[in-house]
Amino acid sequence: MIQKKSLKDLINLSNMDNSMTEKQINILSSAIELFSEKGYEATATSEIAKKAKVAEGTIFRYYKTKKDLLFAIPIALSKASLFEIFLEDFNEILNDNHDNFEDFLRKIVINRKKFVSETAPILKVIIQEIPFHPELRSKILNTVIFPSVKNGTSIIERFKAKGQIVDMPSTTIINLIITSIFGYLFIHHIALPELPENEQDIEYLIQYILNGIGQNSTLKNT
Amino acid sequence: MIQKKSLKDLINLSNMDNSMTEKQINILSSAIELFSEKGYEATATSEIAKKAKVAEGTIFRYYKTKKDLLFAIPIALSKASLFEIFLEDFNEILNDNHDNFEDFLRKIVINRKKFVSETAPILKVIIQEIPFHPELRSKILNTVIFPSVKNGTSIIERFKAKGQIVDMPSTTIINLIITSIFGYLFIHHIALPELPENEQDIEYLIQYILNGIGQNSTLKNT
Amino acid sequence: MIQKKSLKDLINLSNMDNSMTEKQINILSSAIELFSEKGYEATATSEIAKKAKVAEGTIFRYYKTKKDLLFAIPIALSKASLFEIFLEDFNEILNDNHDNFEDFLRKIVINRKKFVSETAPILKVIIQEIPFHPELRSKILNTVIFPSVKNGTSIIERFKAKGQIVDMPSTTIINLIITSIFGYLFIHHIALPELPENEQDIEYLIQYILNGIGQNSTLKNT
Amino acid sequence: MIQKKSLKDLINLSNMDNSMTEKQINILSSAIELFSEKGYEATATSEIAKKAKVAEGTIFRYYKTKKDLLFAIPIALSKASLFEIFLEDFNEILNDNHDNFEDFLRKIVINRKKFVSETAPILKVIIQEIPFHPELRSKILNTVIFPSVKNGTSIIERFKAKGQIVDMPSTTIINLIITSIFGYLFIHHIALPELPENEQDIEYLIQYILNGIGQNSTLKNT
DNA sequence: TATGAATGAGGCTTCATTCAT
DNA sequence: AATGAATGAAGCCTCATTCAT
Repeated sequence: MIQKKSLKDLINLSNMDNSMTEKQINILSSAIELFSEKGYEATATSEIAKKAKVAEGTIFRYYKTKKDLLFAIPIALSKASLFEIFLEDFNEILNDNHDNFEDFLRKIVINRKKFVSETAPILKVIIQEIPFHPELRSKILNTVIFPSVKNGTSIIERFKAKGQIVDMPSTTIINLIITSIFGYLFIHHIALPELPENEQDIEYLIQYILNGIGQNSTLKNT
Repeated sequence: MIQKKSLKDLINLSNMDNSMTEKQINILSSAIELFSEKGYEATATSEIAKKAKVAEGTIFRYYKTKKDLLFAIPIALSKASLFEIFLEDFNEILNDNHDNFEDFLRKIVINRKKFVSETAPILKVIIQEIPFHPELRSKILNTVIFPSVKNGTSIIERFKAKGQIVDMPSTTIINLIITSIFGYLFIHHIALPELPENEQDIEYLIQYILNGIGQNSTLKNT
Repeated sequence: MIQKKSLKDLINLSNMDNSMTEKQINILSSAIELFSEKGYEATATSEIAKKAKVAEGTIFRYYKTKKDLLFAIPIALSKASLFEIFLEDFNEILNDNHDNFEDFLRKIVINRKKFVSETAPILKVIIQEIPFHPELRSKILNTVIFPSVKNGTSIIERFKAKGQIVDMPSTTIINLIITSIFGYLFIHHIALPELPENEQDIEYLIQYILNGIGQNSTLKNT
Repeated sequence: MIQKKSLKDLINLSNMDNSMTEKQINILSSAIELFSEKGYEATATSEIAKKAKVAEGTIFRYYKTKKDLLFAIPIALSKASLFEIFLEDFNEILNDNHDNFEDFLRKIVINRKKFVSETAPILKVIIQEIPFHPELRSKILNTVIFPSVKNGTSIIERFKAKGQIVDMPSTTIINLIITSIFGYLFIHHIALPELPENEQDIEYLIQYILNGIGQNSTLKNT
């Protein structure tokens, strides 16, 4: 309910070129909301139409099939949130020549937290549907996951060179960090949003990761 | 394909009282396979019947509705694998009065890895459908998650008392550990089973967790 | 209306192996009637269901798609009428070693007249839809037209050898005869069934064809 | 493809009063082409609009409904081709006080052949749709068929009086001739245009008809 | 005059579920 | 107990037609 407005706002971010009419934005955001609540298959196009306050046929003017409507969701996400919310700050973080890994990590966690909490319904739909749509999977892998991992790896190497990070393969480190961050965010913002979140929890997460791969960890002695 | 047989075997574990006929086991295991491949909503009962080599009507003799068939999956899991595979060893692990947290952790990780890889299709279905079926969610939470967390907490406290674990709230620690372990297993065994898994990866995971919460971590200095 | 019964009877002829249930026969004959009245595209499957007194879904148990239902029509025709009504007598006619072309022609015309008048609605559907379904066209050409022409040609050659038929290419003769017979029948039984048909008309048709290709025609002098 | 231009030209013939804009001509000729390829019901107005390069709404400015667009086709035909191509020459033929039935027949056949081959797509649409639109049927019957038959009858009577034609009812004769000519043309130009047409075929057709009803036929002896 | 976005009725088809055998 | 034919509600999608611009 509260998301309704912010979801439309988010989608509007992907509409810099004004290629989407307001009706289309209503359709897309209604679809996201319903898909994330009931699942893609369990949502009828007639429900989407009703929620978006358009005729059912109108949906199909903009999206040839229901599946196309689903596929439009990650596209909007990547056009909007990813490059706006995410990459904007992210590049800043990345370009900042941090001396300190802890500072860097803290910024990343905060940034991801903001990203996940803002795009929760969109992410939920994508995560739900990825296993059943190979096209979707490969698109996400190629446009989001692989580039991010690659980016992350180069940053990790930099800190490794500075002796601030333990000597594990960079990909392994990335996987561990990503798992920790997203595992945490997934549980709190997507899977069990009703779970109470303590202010300090995020700080503990950072400490945990820092210890886990920081150079002053016991691993250095191994 | 390989799972096909072990899936039926697994389900048979939940059939200690022989309350299920072979037909019923076929139905349930066929359903699990198809649900995990195509999703619950996208699977037709007629497909399940065909795969199980029974008539469509027969399904409804055992399970009043399609939803009941879905709900039978976690029940079978909890009757079978959970208390057999999982708790069996788990209790052993738990009752073993380990002096060393690292040994304990390693056993847990190995045990969970075995569990996840053996029950992958079942877990996949449950994870997929949990968000859309509150009844399912609360059942899983109450019978699986909360007891496990509670169990885990008491163990954690023991090691804390021994001074082997960092001073964070026990629930936080449990969450971090669970997230790390399941995040790792989820990625390798459920989400992206095609991803190559290095022998050493599991060892790195253990190290990472150990460092993350071990008492010789920097946190002690904070 | 009168055809309703005879149409079902006709289709039953194609059901020697009892492979069709009564429901299926109702569906097929209802489809033929409606298709011939309103055209294939203009007939809704719901109308067919209503006329056949079955649920709409039942149609699709027997015929996977509406198009399959259309294609079942010539198949039933060829199984039933063609090989029963038509070929039965036709082979008799053909095997009778007629000395007289006129006798032969008269029998053919009578036989075809019976065939066309009995299968009028079926033929109407086929004629209507042939231009829009290449699969249908090639099937009809290969199973009905070409064999018939070939058969006819050999008979024509026999009468030519006996000097009873004018010296034109046999295929041309066949085409002219077929055109005359079917043109006549098409007009009277399919296109304009309301047109009054005189008893003598059929006799005139026979005379016309006889004169047209008979050896005592003027062409012998050319 | 080749017809595309000549179709527009043909329709333009019906536009002596310039009552149709170029857009309208495009719409009508696009409709004819598509109707003849896919059938009336299977053609969407949106396709017509696309082919005619106008907006969907524009079609309905000129033709209130899709059916009106269909009915405009025979009207255009009768305004244009029929009275131009057909009747123009036809009246000439008719007014020529032929002494010889054979000459007359040959002219008719040639004239009809030209007519049919030039207006093939238009005729195809009309023939296809006549059975399903009573309004269309009665219009065609009254404006084309009955006048033609009547015309033909009077000519036939003239040749009968001259003793050049066999003694059958004139209507019967007309039907036989029309059937032969149109049966031939229908097969070669509409139903199976891919069928090879021999130069001599048309000559055989003429001979066939001549023999069929000519006074030197055997019927005189009957 | 022309456009094309929007409509909503209706078409084909699928599918969970029932029930007579 | 088991079957599978039958059902009919509901889903996705198309399309002729309208109407504001």
